[in-house]
Amino acid sequence: MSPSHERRPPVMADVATKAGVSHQTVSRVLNDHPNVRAETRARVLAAIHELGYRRNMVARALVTRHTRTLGVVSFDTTLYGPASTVYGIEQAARSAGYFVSMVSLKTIDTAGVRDALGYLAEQGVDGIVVVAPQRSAAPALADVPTDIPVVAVEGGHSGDVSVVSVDQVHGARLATRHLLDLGHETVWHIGGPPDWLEVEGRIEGWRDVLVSAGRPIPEPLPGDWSPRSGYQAGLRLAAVPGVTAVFVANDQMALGALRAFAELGVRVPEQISIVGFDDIPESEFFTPPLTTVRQDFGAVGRWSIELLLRQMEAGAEWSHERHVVPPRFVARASTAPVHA
Amino acid sequence: MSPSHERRPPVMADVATKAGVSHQTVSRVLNDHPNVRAETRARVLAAIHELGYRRNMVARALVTRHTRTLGVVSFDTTLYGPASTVYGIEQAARSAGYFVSMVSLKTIDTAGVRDALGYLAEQGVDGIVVVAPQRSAAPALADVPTDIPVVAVEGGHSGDVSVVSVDQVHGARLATRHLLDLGHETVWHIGGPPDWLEVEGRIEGWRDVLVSAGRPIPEPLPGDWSPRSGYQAGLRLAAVPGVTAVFVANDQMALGALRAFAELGVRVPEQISIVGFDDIPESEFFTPPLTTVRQDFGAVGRWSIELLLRQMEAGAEWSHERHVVPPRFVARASTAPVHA
DNA sequence: GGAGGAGATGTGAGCGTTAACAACGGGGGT
DNA sequence: ACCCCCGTTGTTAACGCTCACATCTCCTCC
Repeated sequence: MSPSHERRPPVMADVATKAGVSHQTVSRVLNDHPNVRAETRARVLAAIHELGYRRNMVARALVTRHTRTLGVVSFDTTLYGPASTVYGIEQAARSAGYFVSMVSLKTIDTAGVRDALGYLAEQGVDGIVVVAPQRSAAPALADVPTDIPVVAVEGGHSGDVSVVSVDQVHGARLATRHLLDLGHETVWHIGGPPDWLEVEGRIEGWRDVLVSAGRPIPEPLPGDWSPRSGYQAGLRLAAVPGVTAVFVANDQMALGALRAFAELGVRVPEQISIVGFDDIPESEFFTPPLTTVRQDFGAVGRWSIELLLRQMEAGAEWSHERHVVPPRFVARASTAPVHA
Repeated sequence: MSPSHERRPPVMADVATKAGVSHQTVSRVLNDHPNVRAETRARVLAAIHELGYRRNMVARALVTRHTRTLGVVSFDTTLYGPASTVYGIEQAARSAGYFVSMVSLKTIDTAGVRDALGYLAEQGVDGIVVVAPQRSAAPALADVPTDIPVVAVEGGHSGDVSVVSVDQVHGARLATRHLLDLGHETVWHIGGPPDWLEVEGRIEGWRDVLVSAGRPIPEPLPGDWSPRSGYQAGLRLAAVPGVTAVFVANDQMALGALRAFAELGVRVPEQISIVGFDDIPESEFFTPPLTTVRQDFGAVGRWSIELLLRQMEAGAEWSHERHVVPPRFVARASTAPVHA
């Protein structure tokens, strides 16, 4: 079956021979150089087509010193947020003419991020986006190879890199204020995993509003983003007397809480109002439809590429930039004026 | 700011000089060649560390003719299924020592897939996984460059490539039979977008069971995977007299249907039983918790890499293989014996 | 004690492309 | 008529690595 004379794919020299020109002329045609006679160009193109020639980007990258590939380091791309962000990144990168090389970490630790960055650097990527919203990712960003541009998504204020993020504090304020405006005495909170930077922002915004309204500040309940953890928190909350409003750090946990309340016969929003965060596509169809705060993950992805490209263009004289994507409050049916 | 003497990153020759050996010895150390004296190895390693040297994989790829990078072509990685599959692929690829280069198409058409394959081929990927469950992706797979191994996920029986898929027909049978066993006279169906191969399989399995039980076969309702389309289908279904059981082609649409029924005061599962498909993490916490059919997307991803690697190893004398991942029925609270 | 062999290291070529420069011809300005 | 310049094409040398082969040393075995 396999012939011993192992057919090599055609190279530039083959095209050149066939078209009766030098390989350099072929290169010029491929790179849209202006100084090629139309007739010559046509002849080269014909030869390329006939031979089924494909340019070897590896050889090209060796001499040009750039691969037109961007690296993306991300955490658990099964989650809606990271998945959407990465999707936005990929689309934006490709429409700017770049490829995307992915590394998905299952756990985020400094070493893991550092390794990923190292691998990508070895691969010769022209830039890197790190979607690593955990605090533990930050140290790895500090000692990234300085010669390669990096943008962090939700990366905290880690000094030395550009950052794109959603205004978590503002989003949490929106949610909390909405609940207060509805007449609730205070708002409980189900939080996300403590290591996540977003989690802090949401707690901060929530607390802010409560503090400046002079309301009691209940202890936040722990969660891990999963519906199950929201369910458990919901069970606990239902046992606490006087709870009428809950701000949950993401929609999936809100779903879990909704489930817990349904099981216990607590009516939402009549007895308890709930606000989520993220606005996943399912939220609108929860029972009841979930009032939440939308994060535009697509915009986050696009902006991270925007910043990265700018940085790549600017080269050395680049000062790190920060872009904040505003969240948007989405009112639906899981919140209502306090009954009492 | 930018010095004219533009510092180049160190290369192998620099390491060699520093360690007092030849560049070839450095190469041997880097590639774990056995024939290097321990003392020499240590010296080289020290030089590497001191210089902060990183191997240039591009140059390496040029001569070895492989990049240790795998290409993945996928459709809308925002959806849970594709996202999980791609995640599984990435994990498996990386643990086998490969990088993953992603191309996410927003619409699947033959030209788009063909382009993506072309780009990846130019990039020099060692193999490609195509996660393109639409029928329109198949033609592009036919004329893929023959010198590069390809595995398709849910790729139909497109002759010339290896395929990994979930047994959709079997899954649909499980769902439908469950409903029949519960005493329902027949089972309605809300389908997915017609171009998807999985959709056919689910319809086939559903119809099979109905036919062999001699039951009436209602016209399937159209859907597009989104909760909204499930909601609309649910609204229509509620208006049809005598509907007691519905098999929905995915969990998100099932959520929409659940919402529609809730709004209309139709009680699930008392009046209507619903079975979904996929078992997304949220399903367990729907109201009521959704009976569904689990697809192990992670396994699909792992198997696609497994097949791809085998194929890469075998080289020319490779006969295309097929792996089917079994689905699993998950009973929860959205189904019940027919009341009447 | 010399041949043979195995282990350790060095040398030169080449992977397929682009960059820098050279060469060549023909038109326009003086 | 001469020179210069521009548009077009070719020639040669990198890019940073691995592969094939040459070399050298030291050990073993008869």
